[in-house]
Amino acid sequence: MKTTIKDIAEKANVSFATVSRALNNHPRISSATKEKITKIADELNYKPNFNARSLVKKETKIIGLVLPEIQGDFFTEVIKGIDQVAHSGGYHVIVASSHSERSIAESIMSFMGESMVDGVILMIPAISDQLKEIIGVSGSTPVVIINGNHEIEDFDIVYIDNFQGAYSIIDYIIKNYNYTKIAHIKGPLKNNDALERFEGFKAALQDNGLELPDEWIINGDFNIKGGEIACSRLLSLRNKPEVIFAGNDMMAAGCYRAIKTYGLSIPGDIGVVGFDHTFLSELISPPLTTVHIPIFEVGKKAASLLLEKLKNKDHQPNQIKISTGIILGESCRKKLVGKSA
Amino acid sequence: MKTTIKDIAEKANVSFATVSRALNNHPRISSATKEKITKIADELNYKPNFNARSLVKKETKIIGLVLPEIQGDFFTEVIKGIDQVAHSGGYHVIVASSHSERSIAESIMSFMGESMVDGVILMIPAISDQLKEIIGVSGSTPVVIINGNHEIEDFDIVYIDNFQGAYSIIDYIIKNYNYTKIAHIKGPLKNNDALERFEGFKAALQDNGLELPDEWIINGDFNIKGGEIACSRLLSLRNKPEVIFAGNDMMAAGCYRAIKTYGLSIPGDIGVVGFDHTFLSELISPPLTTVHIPIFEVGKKAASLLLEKLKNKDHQPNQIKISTGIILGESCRKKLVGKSA
DNA sequence: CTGTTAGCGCATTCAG
DNA sequence: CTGAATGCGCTAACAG
Repeated sequence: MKTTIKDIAEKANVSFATVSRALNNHPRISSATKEKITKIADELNYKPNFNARSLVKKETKIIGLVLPEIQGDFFTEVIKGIDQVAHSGGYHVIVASSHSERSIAESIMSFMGESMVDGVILMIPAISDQLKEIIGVSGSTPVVIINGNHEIEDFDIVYIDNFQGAYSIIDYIIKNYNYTKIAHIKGPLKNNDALERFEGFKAALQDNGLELPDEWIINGDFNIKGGEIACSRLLSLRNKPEVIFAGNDMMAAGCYRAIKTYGLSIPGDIGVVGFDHTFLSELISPPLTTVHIPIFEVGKKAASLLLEKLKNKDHQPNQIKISTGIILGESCRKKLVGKSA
Repeated sequence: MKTTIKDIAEKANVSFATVSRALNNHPRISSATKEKITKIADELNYKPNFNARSLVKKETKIIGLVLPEIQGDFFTEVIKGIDQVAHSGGYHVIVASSHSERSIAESIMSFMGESMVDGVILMIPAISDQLKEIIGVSGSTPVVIINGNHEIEDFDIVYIDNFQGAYSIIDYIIKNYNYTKIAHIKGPLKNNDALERFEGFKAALQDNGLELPDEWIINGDFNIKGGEIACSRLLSLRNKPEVIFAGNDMMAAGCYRAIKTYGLSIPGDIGVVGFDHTFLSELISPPLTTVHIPIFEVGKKAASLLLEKLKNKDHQPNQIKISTGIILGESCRKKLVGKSA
């Protein structure tokens, strides 16, 4: 039998309300009785019942984390960041990876509807109208979104600066390596992060006065296999690009495979650029030139933002930008002007 | 304002007890009123309050997952497996990655003490006496452990057959590739999985009548840097091994780096064997010869076991073995007998 | 400063 | 089959 405040009230010859006060640092309580009660509570190894407290206080000290589908080391870092901040704020994290049997919408509604969580962090590739509606219900649970699209107002969003990341690295390789023929393998069609990267890529080309034939834009899926297939198509073109900008590291790894299959070398025959700076990018050979995302930071920022909302009910929607950086691997190299690869 | 059973009771002109019955498929209820109530509940978009229900039923439908520290793609797979089974059993998963500010013991005690979870899945490198004590408290929350050590009775454990995995792959490369000089980079000292792998390794050498000089056994830490350093030491030996068996894939990747630094080639100059068959192992070049672990399966099995315990209170402690497999990459190759590498 | 009372939302006795 | 009453463990008024 677990000990309750009644048990310890009895043993201390006080009412159980007094016990509650003593244990919650209530201002109006004598330090003498408080000490006595604390001592007895300790002896009896008392732990407050989480559910009872939640029921009356109408807050669970739990935040829900909804993931599109967990895979790769990307998400672990996010979870880690969220968990760290949540813990230091006295919150627990409950995860729901949506899969075939459970949609994102279902996860959210379950979390919020049953009052199981105080807030929700939503990590999703795209924000559908349905989702907007669910989240937007006034007076409902606070939600923070981690997504590439920051143009949606009225929502708290932590977003990676995909545009700048793509622009910077492409601009860099153009100016420093003299590349002029750059192809791109896009991410999933409806993925906002993927879209932003594509936009940044195009802007960099345009600002540098470079052409972009349609055949150098291939659809991908953020997976390794998709990258491999897309790369093969690029390699079989008559007008081959000099370097391939893959929408993420995973697809860049797919490029490595395809290029190897074709008996070509990186960066000698063709360059490769990735995005994410995952663990993987440093392990493949040659090390990948890619865009760094402080993933751990993303998780921390999202959790911080949510905790802030929880504390400050009437807080204004906030958009937090996460900046990226350039990682110079060895998958690109200077091209001598006037010579073609 | 969220709708409660009282709201719908009022609207249906019944007592709220009847509503409770109708919504919980109670046997003694007329299908007419049941239908009426269900309909109204639907209209009012009623969702039962999680905390209230938990409080009275004394079960939260939450299982706690304690992780040593989340990193790499290994854990994501486990979480995924656990979450899938948990979800289909109507449970939620709350994660706690222990870090500097929070010990494993603290996580467990918090989960169990506050009656926040119905059961706990513990993924830990080693089982300390302190942990045994905490878990062992009779009548306490059911716990399932994921760990390399299965020799601890009285506990429910899901364990990877590390011994067999190591034995099999070492035996294989000896018999098929004629290797005779095999070194090992161990995992963390107190890690049970690491220990079992070492044992399997030694047994395979012994059964094949091979020697194992002390200098071929190096301590590692399961991280890439540790693998790199350990490998460097092996490569600087006068009596070099022909192949290095790294305690896990991460350290094997470290070996790749060191070997490259030394200007040697894999498997031409030296072979490498890993353990885990992580995503990474297929992406590095050459693909790693390693031991496959069905990680997703581990998560699923652990969750299934826990749910079973939850259903069957007087269920006998169970040890579930997860078998491993051999993945033949290209990091080892046949050595011609009579010639040294 | 402390005791008494009420009630969070729900499941579950006990009557009828 | 249904209604009324009780309590899960705790916090928060309200008195004293």
